[in-house]
Amino acid sequence: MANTEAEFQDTVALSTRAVCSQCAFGELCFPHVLPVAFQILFPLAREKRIRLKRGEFLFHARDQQTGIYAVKAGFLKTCLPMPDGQSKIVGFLAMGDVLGLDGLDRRAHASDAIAMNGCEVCVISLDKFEKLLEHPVESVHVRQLLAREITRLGEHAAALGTLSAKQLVATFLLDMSRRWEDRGYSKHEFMLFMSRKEIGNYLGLTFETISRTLSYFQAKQWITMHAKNVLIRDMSALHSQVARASWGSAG
Amino acid sequence: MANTEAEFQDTVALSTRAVCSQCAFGELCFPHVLPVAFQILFPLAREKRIRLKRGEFLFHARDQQTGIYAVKAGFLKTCLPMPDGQSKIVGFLAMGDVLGLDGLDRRAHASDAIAMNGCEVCVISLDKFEKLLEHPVESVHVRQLLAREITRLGEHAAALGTLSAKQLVATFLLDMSRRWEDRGYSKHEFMLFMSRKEIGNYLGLTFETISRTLSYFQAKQWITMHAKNVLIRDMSALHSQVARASWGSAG
DNA sequence: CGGCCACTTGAGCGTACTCAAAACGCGTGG
DNA sequence: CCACGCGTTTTGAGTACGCTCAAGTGGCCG
Repeated sequence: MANTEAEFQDTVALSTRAVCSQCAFGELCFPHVLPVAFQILFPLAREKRIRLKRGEFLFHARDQQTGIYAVKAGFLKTCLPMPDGQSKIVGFLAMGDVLGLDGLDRRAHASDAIAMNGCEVCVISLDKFEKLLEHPVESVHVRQLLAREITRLGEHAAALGTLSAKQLVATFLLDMSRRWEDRGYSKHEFMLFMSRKEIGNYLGLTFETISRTLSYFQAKQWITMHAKNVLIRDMSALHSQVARASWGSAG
Repeated sequence: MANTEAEFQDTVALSTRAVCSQCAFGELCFPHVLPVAFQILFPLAREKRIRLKRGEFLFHARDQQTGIYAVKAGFLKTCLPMPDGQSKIVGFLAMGDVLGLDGLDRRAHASDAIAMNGCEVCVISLDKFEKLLEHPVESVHVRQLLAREITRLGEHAAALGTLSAKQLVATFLLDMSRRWEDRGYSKHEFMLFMSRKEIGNYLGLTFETISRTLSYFQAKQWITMHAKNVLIRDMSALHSQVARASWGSAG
């Protein structure tokens, strides 16, 4: 079990190769499955990487879009600026996740993308991206990425408007668990790569409520927490916590 | 001012032609701007329409996707089934809006689409749609539609997790206002085509809270309501209601 | 060691929910 | 035409969940 962030980062670094095979960019990074005409493009796409330090912006909302990105290593968050000047987290990104697709509408990003620690991000510039899209296979792939993001955000909105604090936090833990599992890690034992404050912002709750709820789950023996490390002891209890009846029908 | 739903529907019917020019399908319904090779496709797309009665489903969640749709007349809602069996409204659709794009990921719809009154929906079958996407112009158009939906859902999620009841209802009214304005109607005087219960479901509030909040806005002289008809008397007051400071920063 | 930040935990409060009753609109049928 | 029934909306009173404010702990780094 990774007990410190440094140790955890080592683990991540060691498994970078494995991560690539499950990266959402998929064949974008594996030229051999692409039509010959496009094999020229990808070495460039693979070369271009951006390194970010904690707190640095990959892009700002309203920036002109210059490319799309996939997380190679590290963690990022996407934030939407709110009318009151605050900013609201709408997504956490880990290795293999894709960013910047929301900019395809107006050619300008709708959100900020901020590194939560040291990050390495793969870039495909917009002109390369557009050439890429002339090919049906990649075009379908990109549409799937877009559609998946629509589904994810729809479910997130539905959750925020429907579920109680306990349900939201349980959902969040299960979601993190699944994401680690998808990447080949344990679904029972993993690290939350964000602060309580950030979880709260993401779930529409205060960090005190996050803290209290995690303590509650721990008191129930459903999880064990040490700082940011989670051990899920009773997955089904968390699931049944989510499925609890709540208000609001479609009318 | 439209005082009854029947009267309102007449208004809608009369302006169908105007609506088409602002339809999100855009050039899909206007073959003359398309490459010659595709002019064959669109007469078919234009022919195929579906008529729905109030309460009928255009498609169910988990249905295999057979096409994409644009609303020609009438109103629909998209609902996401929740784990507890309830269902949560994630979008209201009026003429010119597009549905079914969330299915492009798994080739199965993620949500239910339900007619809220008599509807007419334009259909493009999936195979025609895919042929269409071989063309760059239409392909870009579809990606823009997808990206716009991502932006919309992100903003909706952010609102649900951040704003108070008054802020949410004010935002909702302004959003409806803008949507009517985009379609060439008055932004000050329009009809809510959904019940208080449905607004509440959409905003993550109870219908009592919706009712109370609308009464509050009316007491403040910001709006006047008669049944489902809204008259906005002080747009800027609603705007400033939204911009009010609220909790939650990105940490 | 001291300062800082993230986190935990407690006590009190406020917003929005719950339950309830009554008014209203609308379609149906006598 | 009015009576009736049903669903929607309004409004009220009480409650509860999650926020606010606050104090205290623990870990990390200079």
